[in-house]
Amino acid sequence: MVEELRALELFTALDPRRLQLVIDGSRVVRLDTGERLFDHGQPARQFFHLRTGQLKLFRSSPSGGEKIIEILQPGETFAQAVMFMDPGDGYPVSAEAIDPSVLFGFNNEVMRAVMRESVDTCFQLLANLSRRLRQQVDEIEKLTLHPAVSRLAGYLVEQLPRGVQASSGIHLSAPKNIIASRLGIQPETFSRTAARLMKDGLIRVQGQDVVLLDVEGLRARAEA
Amino acid sequence: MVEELRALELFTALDPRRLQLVIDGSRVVRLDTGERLFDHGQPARQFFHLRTGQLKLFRSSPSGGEKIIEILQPGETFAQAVMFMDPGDGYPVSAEAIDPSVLFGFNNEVMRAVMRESVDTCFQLLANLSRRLRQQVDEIEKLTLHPAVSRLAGYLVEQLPRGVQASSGIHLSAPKNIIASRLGIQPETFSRTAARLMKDGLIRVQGQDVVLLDVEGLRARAEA
DNA sequence: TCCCGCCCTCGACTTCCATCAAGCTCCGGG
DNA sequence: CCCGGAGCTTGATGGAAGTCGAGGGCGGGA
Repeated sequence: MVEELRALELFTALDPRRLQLVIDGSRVVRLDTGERLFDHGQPARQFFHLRTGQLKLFRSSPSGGEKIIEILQPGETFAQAVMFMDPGDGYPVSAEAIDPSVLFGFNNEVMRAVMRESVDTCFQLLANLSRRLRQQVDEIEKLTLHPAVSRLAGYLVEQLPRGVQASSGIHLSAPKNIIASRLGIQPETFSRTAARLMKDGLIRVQGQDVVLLDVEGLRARAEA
Repeated sequence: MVEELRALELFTALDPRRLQLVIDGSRVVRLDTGERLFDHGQPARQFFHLRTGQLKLFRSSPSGGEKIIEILQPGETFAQAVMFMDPGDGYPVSAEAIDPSVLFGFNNEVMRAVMRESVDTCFQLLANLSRRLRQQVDEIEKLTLHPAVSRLAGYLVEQLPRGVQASSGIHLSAPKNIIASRLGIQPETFSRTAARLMKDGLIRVQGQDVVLLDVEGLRARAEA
């Protein structure tokens, strides 16, 4: 298990002693489907690493709406940024399991103390946050400048494993209504939009399996 | 001038020698209205501090659309995150003066080198990026979950100087079409939406001057 | 001073997407 | 085995915002 944690990108620059401190301050968390890990606004004392299962990070509006900010897969680390936020702010989103999940929770105080003695780790996290900042800008651009079809088409090609082309199949990592919310559309719109892409011969859909028949065509749709 | 730079939040934790290194690696940039500072995707060698004038950070879509990500005011520092991005990525947005402007440009390499020897400065930047990450999430929530009226109402109350209430006046810091793009709407929609808020007795508009007649009412609209 | 161009506003029309409503399939539990 | 619910699809309708077109005001430059 220590092996597994040592491999985390955020920890690569930590010497064994400091890594041990962080691990000593950690705990294992198990969640059933639908269980909340934390709520938007709740005081943030820990950040997390998802070992198995699946989580959604989301915002809810008073009017009952819900926007999924991110769907987390095993191996991902999240909520690291809260370590450096104004303590009064709390978590910026809510987190809920959409599958039975196992996570590690790490103590923010301990991690901060350790980072104070490891500039390399600071740089590591700085790089991570920068990347995510750019992704958020991408997100904002897509939401404001691109219609639903483009967003869906773009999402599908993004799901392709690195460097694959030709007609290749992917497996949706979550139910369609979840992905819809991630894309900022209603489930009905997702369905209709996918139907249109099918009719145009760009994809074929079978449950959670999607075959991308024309990757270039999809890329073109994503830009429009 | 050194005085002015020493006061930057990002530099507060730097000792005089290191600060001098950063300043030696800096240059002054002057821009006329409409001039580009950098383009989306362009290799990023510098980050900037706006001294006077006004800039917009934005994304353009192939179809001619443009979304303003941020409107920068004098005193703001920006593009710090690019120091830690994959060098292949370049600036995540374009920057253009919307008023004649004077800026300082700082060398990324120098700053990185200096930060390697100042954990406090790392922490400073970490806190800054975290805050902006949260702001971006706020942004995404508003764009997807709130209609145009709410976004405009919310924007107006945000413009109120800290801790002012009652019917108070603000001055729009940019032309309305710029603010519209910042809010993710068309100028026409901005105009109509403002007209509705006027008709409902919540604001009064006179050119770039806006009187908030009912701050609580506006806040309520912002949530809806 | 006058004129031109930019910014803003307003009306008419269109488009995209949300909403409402119904029926479907698949699956797990009684 | 049947029932019931969750997730998905499809159709009909409505509403919010975008687009197009035109006109007006204001400020800067000739």
